Amino acid sequence: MATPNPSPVDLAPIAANTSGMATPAFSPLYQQIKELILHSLQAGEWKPGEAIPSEMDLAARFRVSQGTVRKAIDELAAENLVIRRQGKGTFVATHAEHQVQYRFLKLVPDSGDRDAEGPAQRTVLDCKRIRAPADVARALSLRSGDAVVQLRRVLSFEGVPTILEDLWLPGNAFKGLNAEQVAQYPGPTYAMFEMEFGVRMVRAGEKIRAVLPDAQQAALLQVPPQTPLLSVERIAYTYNDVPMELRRGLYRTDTHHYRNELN
Amino acid sequence: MATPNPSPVDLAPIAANTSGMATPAFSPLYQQIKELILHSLQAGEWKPGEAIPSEMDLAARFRVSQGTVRKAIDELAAENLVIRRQGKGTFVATHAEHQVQYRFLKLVPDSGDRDAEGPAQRTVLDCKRIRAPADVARALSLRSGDAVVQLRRVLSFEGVPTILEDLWLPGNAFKGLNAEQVAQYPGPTYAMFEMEFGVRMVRAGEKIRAVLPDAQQAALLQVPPQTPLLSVERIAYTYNDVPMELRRGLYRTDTHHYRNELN
DNA sequence: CAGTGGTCTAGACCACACT
DNA sequence: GTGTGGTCTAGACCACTGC
Repeated sequence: MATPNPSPVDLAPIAANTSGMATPAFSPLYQQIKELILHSLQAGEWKPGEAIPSEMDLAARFRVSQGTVRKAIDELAAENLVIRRQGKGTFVATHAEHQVQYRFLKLVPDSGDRDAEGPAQRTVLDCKRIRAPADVARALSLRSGDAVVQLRRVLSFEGVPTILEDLWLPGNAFKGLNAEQVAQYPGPTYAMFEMEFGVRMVRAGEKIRAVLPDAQQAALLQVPPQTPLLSVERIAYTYNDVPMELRRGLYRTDTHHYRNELN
Repeated sequence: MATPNPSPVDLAPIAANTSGMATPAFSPLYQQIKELILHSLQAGEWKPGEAIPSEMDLAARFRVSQGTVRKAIDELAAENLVIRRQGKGTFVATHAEHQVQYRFLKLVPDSGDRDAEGPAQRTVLDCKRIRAPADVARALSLRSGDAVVQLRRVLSFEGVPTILEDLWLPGNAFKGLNAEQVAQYPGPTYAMFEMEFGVRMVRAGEKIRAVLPDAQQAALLQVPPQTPLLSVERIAYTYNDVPMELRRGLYRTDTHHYRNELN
């Protein structure tokens, strides 16, 4: 645009190197734009599921070309933070979509077809506020003794208890979370976290081991003692790599397996 | 370029829709270019580790703009088929690089630092040509009874046997593979496959379960019977999604764990 | 039809590596 | 300096969606 006067809302991006100085941290324009969009996402300027402004609008807002905005959004889309839909717009990603359901769950039935087995039944065994043990506090970047919500549940597929998991969530961000909410919410638990608590999990990391269950665990999963199980410890993060959930799961692998793609 | 006469070597890309017909399979230009480059990679026009022609050269060769070639190469780079190095060129990816060593191995020491423990010691227990059992044949898209190379080995870290794995490779592509080669080759086994047999593994999929070892397996890994282990079945693919390796591994998870990132 | 994201081009300039 | 990939722009046109 050659319009001589500036757009309304506007943060002028930092110009690329014009000085002859050494450049300790050069950052391309599109990366700066990406950060700005990221901040808006984080601040909740657009809600999960909503459309963000069009590329043209954003280009005008940030006073850059459409191509630069495009490259910024490309990266956000690659990180699953937004979803592009040709002809419609670009939307804030959400866990409340059939397409991305079970986004972080890699356990699939041996048949390979997760849709065939239908949704999981959730049985909440326990949900209480406690002081964070040292290991949980460390995983969630809290101080030992800070309040956390601890939750234990069993997930069953076609009536067969398959996953036993314990969740820990920062007490501050999840005030008022209760067992009924977890059990009754229609849709993924992560979708409930978005809707009810405004917490969007963006990425996660898992540590996997093979273990034997103790007597209680074996009983809850209705397997004989000495049945080897997959131990999956997951830490899920919101924006800015802030850990917001620790999850320790025991997976039965007699009818299901953990599926991973390597690229 | 506005040069009026065509470049030497040349496949003219198919023009985008000019007819008014319905378009059953529209493919953007950069996808077509990507396919052309892919075919050259597959045909071995450029060897692993070598530089492919510059973007300008490829643009001239295919009679498209640099931007279109760029987008094609971007995707190839995202799939780890080539590696871009600013100021130097774009190189055919290879398993024989420190940066991408153990590209498909997700088992890491609990310390988290794989470099700290040094390279794995490989003990080859067995290496022979056999007729493919039904399950192996199916995994490798062979006919039951076709020749395959079967290989059993133990990987130890800091003297501790940690991985016991069986490999099956199509007999046709791996003629002459022997135990010494596998044991002695300096560098990843996948690098040897590239160098000695011209087989480049491009992606893989894994199925993971928790299991108990039989007596022999427990002895080879020097663990008590009843020690739960990770069972990792991997199928590795070359270009065009052709399966070229079946690998069944047993991983000890007392000192190591399987690390996975979810995005 | 207008508006959105998707493709393609041509040209300018920057950052980096080698020589 | 020359050549490489990396960034940025401006503009044209295509494909898809919904009014």
